[in-house]
Amino acid sequence: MATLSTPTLSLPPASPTVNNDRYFANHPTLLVINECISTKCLKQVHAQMLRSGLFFDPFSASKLITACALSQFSSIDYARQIPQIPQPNLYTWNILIRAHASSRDPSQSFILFLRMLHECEHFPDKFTFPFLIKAASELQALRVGRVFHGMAIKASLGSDIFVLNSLVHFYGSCGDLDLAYGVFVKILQKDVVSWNSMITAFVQGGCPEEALALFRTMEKEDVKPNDVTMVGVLSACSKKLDLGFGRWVCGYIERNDISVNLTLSNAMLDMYMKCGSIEDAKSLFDKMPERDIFSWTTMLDGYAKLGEYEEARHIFYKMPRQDIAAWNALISAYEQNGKPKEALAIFRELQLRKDAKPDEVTLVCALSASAQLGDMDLGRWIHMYMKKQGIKLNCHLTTSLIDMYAKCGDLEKALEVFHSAERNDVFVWSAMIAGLGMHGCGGAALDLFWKMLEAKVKPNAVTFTNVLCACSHTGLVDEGRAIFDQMEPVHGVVPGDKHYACLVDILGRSGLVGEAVELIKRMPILPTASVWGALLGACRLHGNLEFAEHACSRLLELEPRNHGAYVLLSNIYAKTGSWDRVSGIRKLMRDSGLKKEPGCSSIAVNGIVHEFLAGDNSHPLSREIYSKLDEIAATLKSIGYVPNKSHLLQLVEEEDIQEHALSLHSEKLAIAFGLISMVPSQPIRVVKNLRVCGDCHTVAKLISRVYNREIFLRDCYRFHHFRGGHCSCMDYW
DNA sequence: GTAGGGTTAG
Repeated sequence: MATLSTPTLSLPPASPTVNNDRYFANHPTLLVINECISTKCLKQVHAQMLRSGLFFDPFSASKLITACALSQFSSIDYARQIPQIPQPNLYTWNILIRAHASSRDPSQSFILFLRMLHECEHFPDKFTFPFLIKAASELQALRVGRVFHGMAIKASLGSDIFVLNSLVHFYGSCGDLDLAYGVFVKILQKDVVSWNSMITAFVQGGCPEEALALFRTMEKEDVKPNDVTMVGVLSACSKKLDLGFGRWVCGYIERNDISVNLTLSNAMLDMYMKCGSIEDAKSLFDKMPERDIFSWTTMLDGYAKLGEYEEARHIFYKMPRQDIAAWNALISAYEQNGKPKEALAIFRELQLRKDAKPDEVTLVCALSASAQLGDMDLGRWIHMYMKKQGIKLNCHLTTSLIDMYAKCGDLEKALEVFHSAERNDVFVWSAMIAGLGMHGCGGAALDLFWKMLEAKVKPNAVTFTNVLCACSHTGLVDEGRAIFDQMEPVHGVVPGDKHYACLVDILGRSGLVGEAVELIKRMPILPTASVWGALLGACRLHGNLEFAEHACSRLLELEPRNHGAYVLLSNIYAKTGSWDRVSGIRKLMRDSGLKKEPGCSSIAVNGIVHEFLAGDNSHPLSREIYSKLDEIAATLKSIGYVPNKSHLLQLVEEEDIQEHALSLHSEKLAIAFGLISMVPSQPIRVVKNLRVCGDCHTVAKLISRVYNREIFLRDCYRFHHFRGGHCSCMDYW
């Protein structure tokens, strides 16, 4: 380690200027700067420089500040406290702008730039702009960056390759691929960095196909790719889940003698893992001469996402340090694999640790897990935690908060978050549209969609799925059809299978089964299981046997073990009185060992999530719950309620068909538990994994009136908000 | 004496 035992400096008699650089550059104190490994060390150097007067030389002072700003141990806060360098020249300004551009607060670069314009007569040069544009990229500050772009052109730097490449990267990181590509195609003499910047922009902008196409063009134009190119290309393979091409790329790297550094090895690891080849990843990992935190996290994430939790945890404990990315990899894997309880258990474990602190990604995952469970208390707690910690809402967090509040049943709060957000991107708008849709506010969802277009936010495939879903939940047939027809010609979004499924659902549900069938026939892509499923659902609703059999056999070709398809078909036969066929299907299901996914409802009371299966009596308060159910049955009977047994057939197994089957449905148990364990002012919030059955729907409506309780019931498809004997779905579901 | 592009977690 460097020490400060250097002799006190004696300054030359004249005031130091940059002309003496060589003198200072060779000076021991300045050499010591690069050896510093802590803020304390830099502070000592600073003190020494003040004592010696060396700090008053602009070059030396900027060396110190650069070291502070760029150092691993991040003492940019200290750098900012350092008083202004006397008489900085253009070089010094550039260095300072650069230092801040890659710091935690890149906006300081802009402030320095403004000061530079005021305080020195120099105009920014070809070095200044790449640094400024870099800061704008870090902040995704599209408007500021565009101003720099304009200024660079005015300064006759509009064709400088460094400025142009920075701009390609900048527009790409702002997510505006059109602008990035616009700059890229105008670069007359593209170098490898130009190509790399554009390939990376495509990959990160979610267009791996375009990235790979560009790589091929690059090859055709005889530009030799380097390691950075290959990182981008491998990343595109990961996104496409194309193991075959990924393996080809690894061979290409070898054949073309592209130097394989740690970053490139990590990109290979990531490709193997994302494409599902644990063996290739493991053998590469074992062979790697050097590994960093990325290598470990990539392996950890790969195992966890593929459901190999034991191996993932093994790596987690084995890796040199568990940073927040490692925790996030575990939490997100559980959350994305539909294991929200496990995700939250790790989140709680993390909170007890001092060596890692939840960040935005952690909170996004934790919010999403709360949303899956419908655990509003936890969701609210996380929201409070964010406020207390002073964590600013970014678009990811805003989206997750809206999603959480909507899925936990508090649409008002979701709207509040939406309206108070500083900046809303396409995901935030889409989440709010989805929220309104699932609560049966189709009209409001459409209004929001029009507002989004007015705000010049470009809708994507997810937006359209959500808009069409909203139409389906509210029966907005004409609107849904019109929006679907505009998707490609007006908005440039090619309808995918989900959009077709939504439109089939909209048409079929409203009774236009024939039109839905015509739509499927006209589809330019092969109809998927969700498309046939939507048609089958419509046939069930309208007892349309003609198309039901066809839809069912197509669906079962694609998903031979789709239990719901058999049940739906048997329901249709039951509805039309074809009991022979019903028992035929039941037999087929028994013989093939197909089991229905058990119905499960959960309710969070005082921070504890209680789960109920159909006919469950494992709850400690089971006796009380069942006696409450008896009381409910008697009360409802006294006001003329008759159980609707046709719903028995909906998704109930044969053996469930008995007198009490209806009162044993999991959602009824959860609601009864809510009634006995929560104060009357608290709404009852229940989450069910399947669709709510018709009888339970009727019962919930009556309970909301007779017991004067608000009930929020979320099924796997949408929300039912029961109040005063009515449901928000207006019985259209 | 300063430049531009890259890998993990949403």
